[in-house]
Amino acid sequence: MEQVRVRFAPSPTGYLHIGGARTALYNWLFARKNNGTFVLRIEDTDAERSTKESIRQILDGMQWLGLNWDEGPFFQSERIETHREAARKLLESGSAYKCFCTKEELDAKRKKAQDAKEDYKYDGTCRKLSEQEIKQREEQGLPYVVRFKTPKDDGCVAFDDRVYGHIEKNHVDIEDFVILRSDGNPLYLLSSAVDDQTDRITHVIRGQDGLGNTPKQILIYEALGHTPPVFAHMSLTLDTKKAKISKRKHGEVVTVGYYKEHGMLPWALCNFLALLGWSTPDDREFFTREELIEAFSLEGIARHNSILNYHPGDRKNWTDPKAISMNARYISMLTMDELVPYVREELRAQSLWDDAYDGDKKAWFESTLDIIRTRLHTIKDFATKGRPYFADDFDFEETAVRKNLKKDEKLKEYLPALADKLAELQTFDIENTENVVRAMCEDLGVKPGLLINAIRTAVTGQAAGPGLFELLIAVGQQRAVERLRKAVDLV
RNA sequence: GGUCCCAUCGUCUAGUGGCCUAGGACGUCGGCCUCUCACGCCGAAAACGCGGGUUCGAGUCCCGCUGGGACCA
Repeated sequence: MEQVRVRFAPSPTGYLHIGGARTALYNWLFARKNNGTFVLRIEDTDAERSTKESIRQILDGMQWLGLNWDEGPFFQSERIETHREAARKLLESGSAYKCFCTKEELDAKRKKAQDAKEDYKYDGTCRKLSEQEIKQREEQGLPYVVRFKTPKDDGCVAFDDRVYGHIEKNHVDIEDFVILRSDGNPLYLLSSAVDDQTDRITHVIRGQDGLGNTPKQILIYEALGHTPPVFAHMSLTLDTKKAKISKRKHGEVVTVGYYKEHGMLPWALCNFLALLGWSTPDDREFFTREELIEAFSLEGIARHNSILNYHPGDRKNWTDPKAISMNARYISMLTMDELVPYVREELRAQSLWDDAYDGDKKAWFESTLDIIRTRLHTIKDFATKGRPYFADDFDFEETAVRKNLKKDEKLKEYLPALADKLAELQTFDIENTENVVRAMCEDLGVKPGLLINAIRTAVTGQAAGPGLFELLIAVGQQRAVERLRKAVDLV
């Protein structure tokens, strides 16, 4: 069996798009599954729109996602000469011809066809030119494009798409398409086919928008004497109105960077993206890298497009709720060794990091993460909702203060008294703190909830959080006592 | 306009003629747990676009329609 070689070939005209990331992911998975080679090729022939910044964004995005490539990045712009050479070969072998028709002539013919409500296809005027006539025009210095000579018989181009199955396209429905512009620049169709030959690509896994071009590319392959690769077209990702998602229309939510900034774990994004248009018969949803590589197959790719369930303006959901939910699950499920690096990076960025968290305070740090993680959705949350555990300058939620501190004036007396009792504890552990609080409730004849909720808000500024006694241990005796005394002002 | 592709709960999907009184997940709602919130657990509402065939039997096969998408122009 031939070595599998696949590629991801983005145009560097913007940010790494989540649709592009999904294409890259499927290619990567297929390569890894088959011990193949994953090639990265930057299709930067549109010099006007291609930018260095964009290339950097794409490479960064792929690295962040963990989609490592084996060869490249290659740059299409450096291979234009090979594309021109291919056009020359096609010309020589009679598979292509020079077309001298002017834009005006073509426009007129098109308009005429449209007016007559007929389908317009290039009529092959220049295909019939004799060598004499061609020479004549060349001597006059007339500009020309190069067109591919599509077979004019009742046959068809057929191929077996690994996702869409057997596909046939009649020769008569394929016009003599342009492969080289009059300025000598190759068209995408030619460039990408030639590059795929150069890179010895065996499987082209790309968006369904490439399906229509495939017959033409197969024709190019064959005319150049190459065996076409296997094709697998994947469904597209659309918005809730079934339009293709784009940065222009939807903003940052379509970029990979946005997910990083919002505290998404890279693998959670991959896992989510993998499931957007791919599934296994057993309906499995969570996969480790190794498991996903093992489970992946081209045949599991959906034929229908899928929708990113994102509603702009939804304050609660900054992206598809399923993606957020998966991320939350990952945050809860990961081992500490897997989770800590992400939290460390975030806390560092927010100046909440203490190097002792990797040393003396490691045990404390990890157990603290462990008690707060089940209610956090993103890595960002460790620095926001988790702030009271790592710093003393946290905010008090207004609703929490109203609900838990201003609830009963007597808390003005209860809280300092509690602080005193907690301060006296020799061993500040769950059992002792709980005994102190509950005993005091009994003495005072108040419901435990009154004190417990008040303490939580006094110590963290929040109304919700971990069970109070583990929370107190995490915050620590001294800080807890200080915060309780300070909170009297808020009652 | 031409060519091609697609169509199951709001969303992601399972389903390849009988196991489907259509299953799972997210979201939504209700309950349990409980010091709050979350996790977890239990439960509810929620889908085969429409019309014809084929068949003893169709979500599953065929045709048409409708709808959506892509490519080319």
